[in-house]
Amino acid sequence: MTRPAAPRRASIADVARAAGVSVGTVSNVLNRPDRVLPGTRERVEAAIAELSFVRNGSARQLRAGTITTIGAIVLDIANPFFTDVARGIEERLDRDDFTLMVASSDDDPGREQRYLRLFEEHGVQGIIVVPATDDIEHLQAVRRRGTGVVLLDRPSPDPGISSVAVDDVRGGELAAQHLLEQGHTRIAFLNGPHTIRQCADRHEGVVKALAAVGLDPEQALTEITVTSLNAEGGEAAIRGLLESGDQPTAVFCVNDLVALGVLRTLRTENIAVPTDMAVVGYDDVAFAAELSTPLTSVRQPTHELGVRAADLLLTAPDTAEHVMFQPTLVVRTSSARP
Amino acid sequence: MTRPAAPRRASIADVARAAGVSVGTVSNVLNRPDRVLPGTRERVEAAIAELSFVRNGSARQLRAGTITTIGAIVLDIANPFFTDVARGIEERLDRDDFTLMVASSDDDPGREQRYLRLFEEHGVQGIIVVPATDDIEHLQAVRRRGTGVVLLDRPSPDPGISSVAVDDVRGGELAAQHLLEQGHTRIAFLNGPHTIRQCADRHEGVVKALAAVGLDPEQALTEITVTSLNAEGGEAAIRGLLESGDQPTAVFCVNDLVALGVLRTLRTENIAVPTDMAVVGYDDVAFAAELSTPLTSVRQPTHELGVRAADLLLTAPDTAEHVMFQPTLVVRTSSARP
DNA sequence: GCTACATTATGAACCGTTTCAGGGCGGGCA
DNA sequence: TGCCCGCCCTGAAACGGTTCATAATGTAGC
Repeated sequence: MTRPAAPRRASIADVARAAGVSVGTVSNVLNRPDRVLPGTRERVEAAIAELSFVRNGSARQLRAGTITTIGAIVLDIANPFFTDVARGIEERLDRDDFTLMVASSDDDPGREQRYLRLFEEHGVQGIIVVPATDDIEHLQAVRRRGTGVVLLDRPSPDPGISSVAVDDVRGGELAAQHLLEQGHTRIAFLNGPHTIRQCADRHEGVVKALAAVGLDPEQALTEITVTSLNAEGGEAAIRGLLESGDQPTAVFCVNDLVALGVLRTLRTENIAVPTDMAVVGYDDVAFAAELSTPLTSVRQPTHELGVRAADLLLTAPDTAEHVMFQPTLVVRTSSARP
Repeated sequence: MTRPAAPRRASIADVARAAGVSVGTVSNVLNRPDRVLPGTRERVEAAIAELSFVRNGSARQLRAGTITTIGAIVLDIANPFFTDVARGIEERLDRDDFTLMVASSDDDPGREQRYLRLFEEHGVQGIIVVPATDDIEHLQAVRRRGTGVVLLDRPSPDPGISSVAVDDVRGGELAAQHLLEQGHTRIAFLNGPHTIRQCADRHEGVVKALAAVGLDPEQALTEITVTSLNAEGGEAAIRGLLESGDQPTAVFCVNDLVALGVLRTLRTENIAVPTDMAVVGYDDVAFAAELSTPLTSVRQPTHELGVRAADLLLTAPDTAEHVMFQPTLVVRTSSARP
């Protein structure tokens, strides 16, 4: 089945010719139908249907300048945390008849740049981005050129750029404090690379909690870097840890997907949770409470995060605001005292 | 912090003026740098940096015509099934340096249309769509106008439109067969509306399995329509069922999120799974195996689905192909014989 | 020294819209 | 009757790039 030799899409001029009117009139039918006599309008509409005319968005935008779309760049589209945030964004945008385009950078600064450029070149009203690196120079540049930018899930180091984040230092602290209270003194932290700010912050929080009770992080904490922040990554990391012979009594995971991989592995290795090993996750995703060992997790207000980020872009595109939400700890079986 | 009175973004003409060359030369630096003398190129590049010039994507596309982006419209961006598919699409596109934009229709035909138009007007190379309705007239129209269309997760009723799907009739049949083999003769099916083809098909499969063992669907099957296909929807549906007094011994859920809601509710209501009630889900998402009662589920090759859909768009945009994958049943505790 | 040709830069045409000044026309009012 | 006004419609300019025929310049060959 070959395409019928793509005969160039019909343009407004074709429609005008077919309807026996001028291009201006066709444009009016499209944009201000009330300014056109019903009879004329019908003829134009018939021609549009006849030629199956579709507006050329590029030309339209080139001339008109505006577009009611905003873009979001997240780290991993398969992570429930980000998709929950995306739902929040969508919900808010819907109220203003804006549309959302989501792209996933996969932690790759190159991909982030590519999508950033794509969005900017196409003139979106604003971009909500979870930066893949600590360096936001390129984001500041985008902002300077006039496109709205909101940093998501990470406090802005630049007061001129808005951000909507959750206190990750506090999140790390909450988790560690809790584990310490349960009597653990040897904790493994399956964390992402510190180039991701959230990871660095959570680590800082953990260290803070240890210091508060007089523990030396060098002794009490083993940090393991998980390369892919999903179940497979968690599985690989915990296996590495088990094989190393280093045996902490608790594992704190940088997100619930990683924790899922850990739980899965511990079960196949017959290591009982929480008796032999306590586990704490992060994000409190929907399924955390329903796991074979219900997972203790740090909850973030994901939906709110998205709503707020979209709100900043829509209502105050020229103002920079910094919103910081507080995480809470949801304690479940996976970290009960042995 | 007000924006510095948005002084109109620099255009290629501004760059040309600043560099003392013609617009054609600037365009060449941008697109065929090898055709420009190194000295000239450097001057132009300096001017670009100086003015922080960003190409206007609309103008570029208007004239040049092509764009290496494809769009995907899924039913629910928060459903792991769709995001797993999206990862597959991304992976394939990456190989050809294409970019993916994802939008979520939320089961709403109006939103689907909106995004479809947005994508088409902006001239994407192709659109991968999970149709929200049975009527694909509007998709056929898009295809006729020359944009590639691939139906995802739903066999194409039109041989001219490609599709990549999983046999949903078979999926429903597998689940029902299994429950029948476990001795259940009263089954509840928490299904989505039949306007969603997948739901209608799975229902057909269930009926087929019942008929094969001589059971009357009128007697053996209670179908309940879940309005939102997530954990909350599942929770509401199963509560409704429990209150109705109608007591089947098994529940088949249209996806794992719904099943999650069901498991959660049954636990709070102290109904033991699988002893008092067997549960089967659909999609076999990552966490299905790790739930408090590991969930029996119908597995679909999500990643492959995405890769294949993208592949069709990239390698044979003018050919229609119909790919049908087969689902498999993964049996776990939630449906063990009482 | 002249021609032929390669290399680099130019500038205008063009893509398909929106927008806006202006033209034709009929009706209301003095 | 003449004038003004409002309503519809027209046609061309403008948006910001890419592309291509052409010009200008340098280089090689005879």
